[in-house]
Amino acid sequence: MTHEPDRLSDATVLRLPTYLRALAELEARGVTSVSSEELAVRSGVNSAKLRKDLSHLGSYGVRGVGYDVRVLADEVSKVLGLAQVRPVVIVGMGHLGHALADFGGFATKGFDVVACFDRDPDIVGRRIGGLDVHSMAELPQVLARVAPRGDAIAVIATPAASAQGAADDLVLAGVRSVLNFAPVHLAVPQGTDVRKVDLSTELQLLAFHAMHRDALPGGASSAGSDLSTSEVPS
Amino acid sequence: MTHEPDRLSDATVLRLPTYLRALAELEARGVTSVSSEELAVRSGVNSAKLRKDLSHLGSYGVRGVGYDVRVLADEVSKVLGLAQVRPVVIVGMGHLGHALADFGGFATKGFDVVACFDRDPDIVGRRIGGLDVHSMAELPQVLARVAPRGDAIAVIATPAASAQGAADDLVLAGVRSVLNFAPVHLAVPQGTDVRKVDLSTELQLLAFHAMHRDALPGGASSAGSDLSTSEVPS
DNA sequence: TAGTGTGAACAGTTTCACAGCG
DNA sequence: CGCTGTGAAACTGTTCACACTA
Repeated sequence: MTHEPDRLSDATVLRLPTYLRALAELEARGVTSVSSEELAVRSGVNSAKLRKDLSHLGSYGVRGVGYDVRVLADEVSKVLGLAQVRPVVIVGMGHLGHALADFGGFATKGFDVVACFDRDPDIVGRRIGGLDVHSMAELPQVLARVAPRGDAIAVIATPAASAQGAADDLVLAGVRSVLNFAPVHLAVPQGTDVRKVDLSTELQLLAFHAMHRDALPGGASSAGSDLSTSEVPS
Repeated sequence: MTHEPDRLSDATVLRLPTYLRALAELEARGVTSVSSEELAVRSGVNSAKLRKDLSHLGSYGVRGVGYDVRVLADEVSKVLGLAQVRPVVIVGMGHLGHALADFGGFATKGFDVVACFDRDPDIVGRRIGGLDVHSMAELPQVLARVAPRGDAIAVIATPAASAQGAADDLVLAGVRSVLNFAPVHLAVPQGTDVRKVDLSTELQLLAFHAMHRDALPGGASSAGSDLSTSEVPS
């Protein structure tokens, strides 16, 4: 159908989820067409970059008009591999794990939390977010049942001290995609993909930027991720 | 004392917190000296990059020996602006806000959670993580009291629909550093620094990498953030 | 001699500016 | 005419390889 895109750059892939969210908002509001300029503002990037990113997926825009919201959203979803729902398991049912299990936002985004685990016997057996909490010993069996295709994504929400052990167990059980909320660098075998989300790191980056903003009043601030000036009209 | 460093690149600053954590671990273990190679492995980067990053801070290593752990940790902390403790306020006391308020890990890292807020009258007045939950109306007064120097960092942990409103209130109250957990792009005035942490985005990136790993069995995986092969000896 | 610090080559990313199309 | 798609230029970041020094 559409020409197979040449491999997408890391930088481009990193921005696709942001575009997808902006598109979903527009679609929910009944907007059917959008220009690169408007979509760029809503996504917090400049329009040339957005156009170049999208051009790597193929030619989905109409010159002089813009992009069809529905068509583009579908295409980005497809490229990101969201065509079918992926199972997610959570390890570590403290406050954070609890928050993640209860959060309904995944379902709409192509993910489904299908199991959760904890090491603490006091927590094992409870019901959280509609799921039974399993012991770590049950991990291989439960995983084989809820994600028989071996495509589960694991979220590590344990304390720092338990995270490497949890990662080892997960890898042993065949998991190859891990989202790590514990503030440690995980060592995993090649072929396993780890992404890290770390609160302290984010705060430290904000502190750094704040310091330089105050020290150098002349310059505008420059954020690591998001920065925007204009209010978005409803 | 040390020559004032030329401006650090964004990419370098982004890695400093990671180095700092690795250094803190080593220091806690009583290690006093470390080579660029070992510190690099523990941080998940290659040693040339690490040396170049550190060289931008000044010359803190000893040729033929390595870096003094204590000295380097202090220097990195200083550069990141962690010399004095920064106040943090949390807006949105759902499960996530609750988790953040209870998490003690900040204190050791130069941050102190000093107040929390929620819009819901059922939650206002409760005590969470040793703090009273305030209403949003109290934001300006409370902020002036707990962060009189105007250097507070705000964490937004509200649902997506309330996040922009919360951001507006915070900006009005003088906050200029925001960590946003809500899955929306916030519009803020220039001079305000927003960093975004988004679960769905992270899962989508993992899904993308997983799809390409399975489709192209030849290549090694390449993660957006972390990837490592070797176990770190204790 | 072991390991830092760094210029120089390389790779990747962003921005510019405009041709070309609906 | 307006807006996409895209080469080419500018910039930023990474890797290499080795001079240099404690």
